[in-house]
Amino acid sequence: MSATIKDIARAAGVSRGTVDRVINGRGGVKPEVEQRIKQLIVEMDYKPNRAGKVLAGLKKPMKIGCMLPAIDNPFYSDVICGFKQAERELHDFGVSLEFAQVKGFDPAEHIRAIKELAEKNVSALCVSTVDVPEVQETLNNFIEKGIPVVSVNSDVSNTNRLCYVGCNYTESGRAAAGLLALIQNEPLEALIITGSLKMQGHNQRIDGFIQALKDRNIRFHVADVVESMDDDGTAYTRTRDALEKHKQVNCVYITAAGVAGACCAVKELGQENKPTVLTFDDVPATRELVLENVIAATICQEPFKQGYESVKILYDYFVNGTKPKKAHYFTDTVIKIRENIEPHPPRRGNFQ
Amino acid sequence: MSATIKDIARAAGVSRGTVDRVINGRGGVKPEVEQRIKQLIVEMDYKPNRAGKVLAGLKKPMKIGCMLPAIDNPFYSDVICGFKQAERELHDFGVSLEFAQVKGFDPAEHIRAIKELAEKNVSALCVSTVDVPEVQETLNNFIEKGIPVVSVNSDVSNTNRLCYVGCNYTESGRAAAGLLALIQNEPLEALIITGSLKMQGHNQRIDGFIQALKDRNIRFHVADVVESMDDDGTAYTRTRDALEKHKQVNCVYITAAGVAGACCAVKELGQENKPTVLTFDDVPATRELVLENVIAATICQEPFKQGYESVKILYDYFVNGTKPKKAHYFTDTVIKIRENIEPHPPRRGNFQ
DNA sequence: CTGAAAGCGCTTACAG
DNA sequence: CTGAAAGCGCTTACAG
Repeated sequence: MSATIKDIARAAGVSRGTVDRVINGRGGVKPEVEQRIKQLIVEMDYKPNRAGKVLAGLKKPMKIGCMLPAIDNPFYSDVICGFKQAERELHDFGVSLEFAQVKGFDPAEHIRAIKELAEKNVSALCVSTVDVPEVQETLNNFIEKGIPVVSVNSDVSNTNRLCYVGCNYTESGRAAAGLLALIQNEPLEALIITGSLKMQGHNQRIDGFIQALKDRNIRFHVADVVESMDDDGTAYTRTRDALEKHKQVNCVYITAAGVAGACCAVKELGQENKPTVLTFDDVPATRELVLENVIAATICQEPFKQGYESVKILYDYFVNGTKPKKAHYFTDTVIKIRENIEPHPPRRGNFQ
Repeated sequence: MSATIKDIARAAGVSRGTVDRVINGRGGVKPEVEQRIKQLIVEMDYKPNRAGKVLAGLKKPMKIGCMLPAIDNPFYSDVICGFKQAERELHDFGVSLEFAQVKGFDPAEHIRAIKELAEKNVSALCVSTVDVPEVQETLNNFIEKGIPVVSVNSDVSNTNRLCYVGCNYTESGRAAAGLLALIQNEPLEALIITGSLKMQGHNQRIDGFIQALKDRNIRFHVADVVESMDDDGTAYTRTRDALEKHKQVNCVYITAAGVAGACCAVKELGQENKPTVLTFDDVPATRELVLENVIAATICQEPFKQGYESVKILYDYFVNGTKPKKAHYFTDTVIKIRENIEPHPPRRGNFQ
């Protein structure tokens, strides 16, 4: 084992308390003494032992607040599993989670939920929210008060959030295009069903898609881009109308929710005109459609890991003061087809 | 926080040492007292705190031995990264790793390496070895002496190993078939290049492949199955000869190593006769060929995670005595194409 | 500005 | 069969 505080204290001829003050910059140490200790820390290659810190830290437990638009949105259930797994693993280290779940993407509602969490004395925040000025301001207020924030699945700009943990939307769009290039013969006539043209992630999935088709020199044409508003009903009617209008469509690219609705319209085309359908994520409805061979493949984003790692990152920051090395922690772009999609409810833990 | 040993001791009117004896079954406690304590443990819902255990455990550090046929085998480099990441994370908890790397799959050599590790007083073993009686016996000897064993990437039968961590070979073969069904028009005329017909994993990849084609009702025919002996030279000549003999081949399925050799023969066919090539894993040579569009997709198995999780599982067993809940911990079957394959050296950490 | 003491939860000799 | 004490490495009041 490496040197401990005790070793440094003995070598410096001071008490452990004094060494602790220097290590943690608590101040109130005579400059000469501080210098001597600092030098010894380097010479003896002192590294604080996490096990010791953890035990001492048990006296002041850590509560992490998680705000998610998870109500009626099955995508988040794996993210929540990830949060809970991290909570289980860190429970003995004094960590607990406090959830605030909302429905939809109304900024005012999100701000209300975030403030509600803050009132419960959380020491850190995990949020999956909308990127608008009011929300940015709210978050920055808490950050200034010393409450670190991690954005999950959807980033928030103009903030000092610790980091973003989530999908690489552009790459996932590129992967969809690459896969389509392998599956569907040229020329491609694509119908794009997006969630909302206001959502940055959805747009990045379209941009990445088109860019990758170009990179592969694929002959393609976008017949139409329609918005589903992440709603199955809207997705159904708009997809049906678009397919009616553009008979030559041979691939349907669905960047967001509304998958079941859009696929319902696709199914009405019958077998002979069946286009290649690509989607994102593997909520139960999507999984079903992959197993039915309606969807050729769905591009996933490790939602479990998004929840799990955000908590771990915040805990590390809290205990060791280590800032994440990157501003963006992208989870992998995972291609799932009939043969490697989980037909069952998602695993609880990483592996458990 | 939950109840602690101190709480139980106070409630039972005994010392903490006595409670500890009961909890850990160290014996030497009067039956009535033991009963009373056991009951209190249940009533007060006592759960041992891992942070406490870890700190106390620092006095007896844990060394884990890792035996791998990693020499000249690039596949293992990510597995080793996983081992090392786990070692870094557990260093402060008293864990260190001891490696024994060998070249190839000679049982005698593997046994020698395993015994060499054992002499260095390891408290647990991670091994990726061959499934033959001599090796099984060697491992069982150590297991009987109380040294837990985890098999990584390749399982060993007839042993009391804690668990297997690695690829689900059948599923990965199925995924290859599913992908092929999406990419290549029927009827499929497949050339299978396998590593060795003696390797269980390779055979499972063939079985899964064929089974999944049948499940999808794909018209297919296997033109030939040839062994590469995991060697590029052999792979090249045998693939070349097979392609020469079976002109109608439109897909080449490579279950193991020898990818560069086999692809060299495929490239000689020229663009117009280009078959769909599917491989496994993403060692640098394979990655290159995916980026060159010679390989359509490569099915990977999270080697990093295999290394990382095996160490974590052994550590958990050592500290908390928790046996893994499953005998097989399968890593995910990961489909990589040009757009989502990492062109750079693999990440160091999970996320770091 | 500094030290001595107590504590986080669990384990380990040691004494009786 | 049981208890009292010391210790793992770090932190936190408190006293001076």
